[in-house]
Amino acid sequence: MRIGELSERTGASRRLLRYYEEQGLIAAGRCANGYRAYDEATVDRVTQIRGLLDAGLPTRIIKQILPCLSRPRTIHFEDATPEMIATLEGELAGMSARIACLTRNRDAIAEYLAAVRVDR
DNA sequence: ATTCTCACA
DNA sequence: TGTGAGGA
Repeated sequence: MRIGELSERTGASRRLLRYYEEQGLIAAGRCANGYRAYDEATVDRVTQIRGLLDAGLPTRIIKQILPCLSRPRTIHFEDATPEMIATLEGELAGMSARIACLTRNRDAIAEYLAAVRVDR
């Protein structure tokens, strides 16, 4: 499929799709006319990327861990360098911090809503 | 009609 | 990440 269809199916803009490719997050073939050509697997790939991005991970980290999160929940211990373990631990801590922050705000809003709804 | 690259108030 | 130019 070309970039337009991939964009519609993933929700990522054409601009972003080209950016992901530039960052090495997704691979695209080329048609004779120069148009990018993507395979079905790319749809899943982009969905995965968006999830990681929403979780707050930078593209450079995503590029490293994406291959470790490939389809069959198989862990690739092979390419687990000490440096990667370290960066991953840092990301894990960051994610936990963001989750804690979201939890606090979610609870605060829920509490507020509950109070407001009482007298209505 | 679609996509491509490059550049940027 | 959007927008627009200039091509194919």
